Amino acid sequence: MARHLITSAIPYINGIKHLGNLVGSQLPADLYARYLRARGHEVLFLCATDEHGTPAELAAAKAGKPVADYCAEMHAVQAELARGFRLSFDHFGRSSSRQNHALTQHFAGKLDAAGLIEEVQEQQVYSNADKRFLPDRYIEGTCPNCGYDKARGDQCENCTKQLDPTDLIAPRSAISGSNDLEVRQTKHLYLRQSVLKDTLDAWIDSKTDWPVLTTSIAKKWLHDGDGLKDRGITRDLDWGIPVRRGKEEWPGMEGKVFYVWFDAPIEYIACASEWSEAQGLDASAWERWWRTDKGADDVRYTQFMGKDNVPFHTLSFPATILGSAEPWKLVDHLKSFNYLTYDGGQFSTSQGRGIFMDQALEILPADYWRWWLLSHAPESSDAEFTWENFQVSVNKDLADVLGNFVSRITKFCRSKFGERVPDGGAFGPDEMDLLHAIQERLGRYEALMQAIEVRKSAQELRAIWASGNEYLQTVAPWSTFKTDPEKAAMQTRLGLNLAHFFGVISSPFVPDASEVILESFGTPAAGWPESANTAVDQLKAGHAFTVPDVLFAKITDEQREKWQSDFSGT
RNA sequence: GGCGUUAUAGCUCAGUUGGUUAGAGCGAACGACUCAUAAUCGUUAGGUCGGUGGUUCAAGUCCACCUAACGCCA
Repeated sequence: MARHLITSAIPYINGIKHLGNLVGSQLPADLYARYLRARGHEVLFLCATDEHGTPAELAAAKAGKPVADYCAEMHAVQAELARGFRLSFDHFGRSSSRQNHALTQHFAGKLDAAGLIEEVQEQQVYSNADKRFLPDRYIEGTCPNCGYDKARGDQCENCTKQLDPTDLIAPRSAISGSNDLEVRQTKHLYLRQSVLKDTLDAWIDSKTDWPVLTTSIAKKWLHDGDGLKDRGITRDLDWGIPVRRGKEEWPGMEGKVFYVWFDAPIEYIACASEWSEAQGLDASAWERWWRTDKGADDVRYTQFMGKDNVPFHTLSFPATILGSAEPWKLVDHLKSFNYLTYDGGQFSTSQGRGIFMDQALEILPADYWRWWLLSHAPESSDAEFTWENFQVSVNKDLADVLGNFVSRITKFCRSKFGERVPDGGAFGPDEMDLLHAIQERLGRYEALMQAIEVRKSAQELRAIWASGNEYLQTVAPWSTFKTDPEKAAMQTRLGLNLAHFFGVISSPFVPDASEVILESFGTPAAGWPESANTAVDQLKAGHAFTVPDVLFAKITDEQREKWQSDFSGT
């Protein structure tokens, strides 16, 4: 059995994420992790919060808290929401961890030794009032092109012209509004990614099974204009990982920290170390996942992310790893997603537009969101969330097709045979047809899940649920019972086994409902079926069960209308 | 402005390397069943595959141009 390392893009610490963020990385990663575990694979599924950088500092200041405290609190909040959505991380780490500090500094040292770090003198805007250097986007002023008075230092949002902070007329700090700004000399480290361009290009070319979204973005960055550009990896900030060359000081870089995009992906590795520490294991426990010289050769590493994160994962992070010349594991498969839009527009954190993770869980259980989001995952293009579609999909798929099936067969059995799997009868042509159909669908479902075809997997799973209803409708045990109780017993026994089977194979999508189904049959640890034949022979005659409560209550029109207006944004 | 992605039935989407009458789910109409959360099952209707031109014996599927939406531009 292969071992699988799975990481989800790490969410930024600054606030609660919306459903678009969730479906773009953490949720599909969880689906895949749960599936592989269910199939008996050894899985290490990691995620963390991305905690460094200016936005975190500003959010902390706004909350009136020290940035470290703020991050610790928000980490706890995000961890709780992850649990709420049943995200089955083996560890949910923090990019501010001791391990990440050490590892980030280690990589910088190795890259420098390999001649891949360049020291560059640059001019940057410094705010005397804020006592800090200002990133381009935190400088506001009047656009020289269109006269818009809230243009940012990197771009004018009104006329979309690319700008340099020094282009702005009457520049001011976006943080304090102060116009007491000056341009200062400062020194920064650049990662010479351009040196690795051909290596990265060849590596990307070898990945023929990646989504086009992934490779097209990577290729574009590699070949656009002058090709892959070097990137600054340091910043003049307080909050971050101090610039060091391994364990040594880095003369001339005192008081500076690594830029967040450099240390964030390294947290994928550091997180494994945090995991082994939390588990009370020694270093070899995590190194066998990450070091190809220490046992990670048989690991298959899959990353999940939204499309905005693709450049970092296809180019910058691989450049860091390859450039270190150390035997770190590179990503094998990279699954990227487009955006989820909300009633015709974008989700927006700043405008409070859309649905956020905490709000979602306040109105409905995780399974509802998991099902809708995964069955509508933005794989081939952006996907739109609408309340009407959500209501219809959830009611039909979960309540009618799956939930009602479990309900109808367990209640039928209870009324005719009692709460035990009935004995007697033998399979006939109808049953053979059903088994044949299910065997085929199960095989397709497994192949699609293996290939991380999220939407198609959901479709296939739904079709399997529907086959249960088709079967009952065809053989009609309620009629058979009147003339041939033995045969009705066989049909009912098969129906109950189908419900049990659905419970097992649905767990990656709807883990809570799956658990309820299996508990009602008293088989919480039921394993993945080897075939349709064994799947429908798990519950033997005489096996006791209880009728579960309604698995999925329907969303009413009143609820939908209320939520629609509650979440319309302002 | 440059680049990229997308554009297929009312809605959400599938359509492998170009090859017989373009598919699914939802919604709609009709019918069946009555065990079940008025749930389920079946049948039917519905598309000149964004537009124009081209390559080919043959194009939704390749090429060019155009249009629209979305995104990225370090």
